[in-house]
Amino acid sequence: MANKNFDFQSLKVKLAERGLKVTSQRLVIFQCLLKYNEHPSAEMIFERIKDDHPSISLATVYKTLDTLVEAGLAKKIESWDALKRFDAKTEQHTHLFCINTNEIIDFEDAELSGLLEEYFKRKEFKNFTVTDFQLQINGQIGDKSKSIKLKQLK
Amino acid sequence: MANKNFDFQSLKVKLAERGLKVTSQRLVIFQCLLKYNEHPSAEMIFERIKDDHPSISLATVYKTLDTLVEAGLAKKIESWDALKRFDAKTEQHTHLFCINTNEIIDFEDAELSGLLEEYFKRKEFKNFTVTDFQLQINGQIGDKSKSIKLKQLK
DNA sequence: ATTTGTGCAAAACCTTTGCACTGGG
DNA sequence: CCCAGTGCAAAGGTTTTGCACAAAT
Repeated sequence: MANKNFDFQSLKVKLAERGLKVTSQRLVIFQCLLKYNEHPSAEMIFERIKDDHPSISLATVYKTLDTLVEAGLAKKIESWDALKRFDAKTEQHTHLFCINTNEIIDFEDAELSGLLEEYFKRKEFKNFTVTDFQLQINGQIGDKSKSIKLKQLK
Repeated sequence: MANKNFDFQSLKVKLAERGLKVTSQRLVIFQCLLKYNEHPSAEMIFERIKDDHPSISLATVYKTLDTLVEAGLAKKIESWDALKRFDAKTEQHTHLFCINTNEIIDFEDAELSGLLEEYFKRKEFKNFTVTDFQLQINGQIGDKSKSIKLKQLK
């Protein structure tokens, strides 16, 4: 298991390639992210590593994860945004999410619904019972020319 | 517009049907949720109503929205959970989300990818430029018999 | 009258930030 | 050496909670 592409040696290389300083904290955090691919939060990683590395602080975990994301070595699993948002429409439907304005727009398309329904009807998941699903389509309202990317809220 | 199924009268009925007391706060908040279907956060609703109803507190908005969700009159647009979570796998893929354990599991299926890719290639969105999308499949690990629904975290 | 809902303020929670210190290049 | 990275503690922002008061059935 040592050489499964996330031994320290190859991680060092990856960090260095991106011009990032190689620190023991980054190696530990990066390896933890790769090794248990449980899609952890910063907190979860902190819990995992703190026994073996009691000196690493939670703030460093946060900072390091952001650094890895910036370097393209990890990805944030984006939810709509931090706020929990509500919908009075209780039936299953797809949402368009505008990355500029944070608007959420209902989207219904018989073809898409049909496609997915049919897929889920046919598909067997081993050891997983599906209750529902959500499809979020990200993009921007309007056309490609106005590509300013604000990160506003509210 | 007064009678578009979210006038106070029909909202009163809906609340009463669920055994909820009809209060002016609930009517205002519920109507706001329906009227501007912008998929708001609690904060957004509060902003919208506070000028006309300065006495309604933010805490009430939170509580009322939760009440509506419990009663099945609204839905939380669930993100994975409140925490921002990370993934070392940077390519597009689908996630299975276990509603019992909050685990996130990678899911790849050539058929599904093909289906969606083909759909997006073919589909024209009017006034919306798609950058990417995410499919989250909710359910529980294991089978239907162990249907305990914890809301744990960490 | 009783029970449920509301408003306030405080607490809890998660995440970010400022700054002095440390350590890698 | 120098600058980027780290740790601490404090601040920031969002959501939840406890409790006394108000309102609905």
